[in-house]
Amino acid sequence: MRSTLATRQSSQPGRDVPASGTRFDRRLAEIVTHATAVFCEKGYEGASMRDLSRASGMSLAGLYYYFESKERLLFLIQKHTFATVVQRLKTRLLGVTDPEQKIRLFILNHLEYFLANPAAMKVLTHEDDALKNGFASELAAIKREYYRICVSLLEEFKEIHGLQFSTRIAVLSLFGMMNWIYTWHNPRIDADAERISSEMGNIFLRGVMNGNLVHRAEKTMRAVERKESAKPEDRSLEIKELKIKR
Amino acid sequence: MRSTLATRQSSQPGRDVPASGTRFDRRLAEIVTHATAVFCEKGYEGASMRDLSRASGMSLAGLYYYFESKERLLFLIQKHTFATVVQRLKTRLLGVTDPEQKIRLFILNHLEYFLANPAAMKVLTHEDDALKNGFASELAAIKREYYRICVSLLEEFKEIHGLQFSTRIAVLSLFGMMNWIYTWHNPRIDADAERISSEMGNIFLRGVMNGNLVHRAEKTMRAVERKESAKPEDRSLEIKELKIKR
DNA sequence: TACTGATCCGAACGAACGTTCGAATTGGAT
DNA sequence: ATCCAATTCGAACGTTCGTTCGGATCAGTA
Repeated sequence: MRSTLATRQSSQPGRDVPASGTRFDRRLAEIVTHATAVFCEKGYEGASMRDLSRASGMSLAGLYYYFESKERLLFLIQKHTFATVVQRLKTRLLGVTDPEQKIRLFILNHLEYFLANPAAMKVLTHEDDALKNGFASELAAIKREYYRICVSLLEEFKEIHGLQFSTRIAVLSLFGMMNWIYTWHNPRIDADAERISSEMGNIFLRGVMNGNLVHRAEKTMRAVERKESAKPEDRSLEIKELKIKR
Repeated sequence: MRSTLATRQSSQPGRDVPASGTRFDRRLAEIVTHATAVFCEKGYEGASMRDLSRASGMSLAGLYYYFESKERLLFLIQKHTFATVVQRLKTRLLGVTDPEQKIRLFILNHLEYFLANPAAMKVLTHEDDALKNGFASELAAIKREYYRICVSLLEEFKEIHGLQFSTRIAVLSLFGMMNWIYTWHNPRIDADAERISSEMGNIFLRGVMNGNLVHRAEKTMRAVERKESAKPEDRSLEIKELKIKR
């Protein structure tokens, strides 16, 4: 069904990784840029091909000369964005040896790209599970690699300082801190990437060190629970007050 | 256009907050539960009214007896979920005076509800900006109240310990840690809410304390930057290697 | 049993969806 | 100026979308 179009595109004479771009590549890049903005604003499902057509100034049919489906377009955006982030990270990590600085660099690299390319990064993080099957698994592979890098950096840090905590929860908490930024960052109000990276780095790194600055957590937690002895059973999703009022 | 249906619904004889539920309320709650699962799996835009019909075992037209539009259904789900979280938090906070424990309780309350109602909480956090105008602003009000509570808890903690950091970044980082959990938590693998709350609480609270366990961050950060003296300009979204290969 | 409002549904509406096709237009090499 | 491939488009395809409407069915009361 879509094989014919795929053939038409692969008839491009370029190499596998054209350095700067044929006419085809440049035009595709333009479309991808506009599409990224539209996906960012309306979401993948909420954005129609006609929206993309309008935004990019190209006819509806014309778009299909550059990609074979809406889903593949999303894939192109996500893969390129993610691959770029990972590639930049790897390069920059080569210049650092201190474990703490490696983690700080990881955060800085992530947030710098996030704030420099907010639309692309929102589409990457928000439309996380929008792709199916083959598309999804190829992206999952990149994501896993990125995750593993962070895990290994943190475990190095952990070993050197003789720390004890769940690496998984820590890493995923860090990703949460960083990725959530697309929901709140306002370039007119909030600090720049370097400053935010520094603050998040402080929270995360100090947080992960085993200090005795804070009282034992678990014990007091249970004390709180005891106070709620007659805790009503949590009836999950039951709605009690859905009266329509208007 | 939708006023007639609204009238039909408001003709329910119940009080503004019917304690346990008329027949109408119970049936609506069932539908909401099924709809939550569908919205969770396919996303708000990706889920069709026919999907909701199939999942709830009610005819397509029958659904409109209970709510006047798909958007209003999403609103009902989000509002009820969020209001419940806030209400439970307020009640539980009454039993705690220690500033640190208040923050730990905030985290515990959030994550407990999140892991007990993963579908509803995913819909609440993931479909954050799916609603328009009136619906959006009413939810924004609840969100703002929740945010403010967390800010005030943290500022109390900050003052008592004489700390210095950006409250805004800290609170939003905490929300990121907590809300991101819907993307990774696996009940068969990961710990329960109490355990995860404890770990996140440790990271956040230690992280927010001004220790000198970690070397000065900003200075080394600039050192990293100097190493990348010939940093290539970041051409935003430009695509360099979008060659289609298959 | 007959009545009445609450509840439910089959069928359809127009609009919008992703995608396709053949023809028109363009751009660069000859 | 001519030609061929690369690029673009108008128009339409069949499908699915959210929503509506009038009538059927149900449950509770008299």
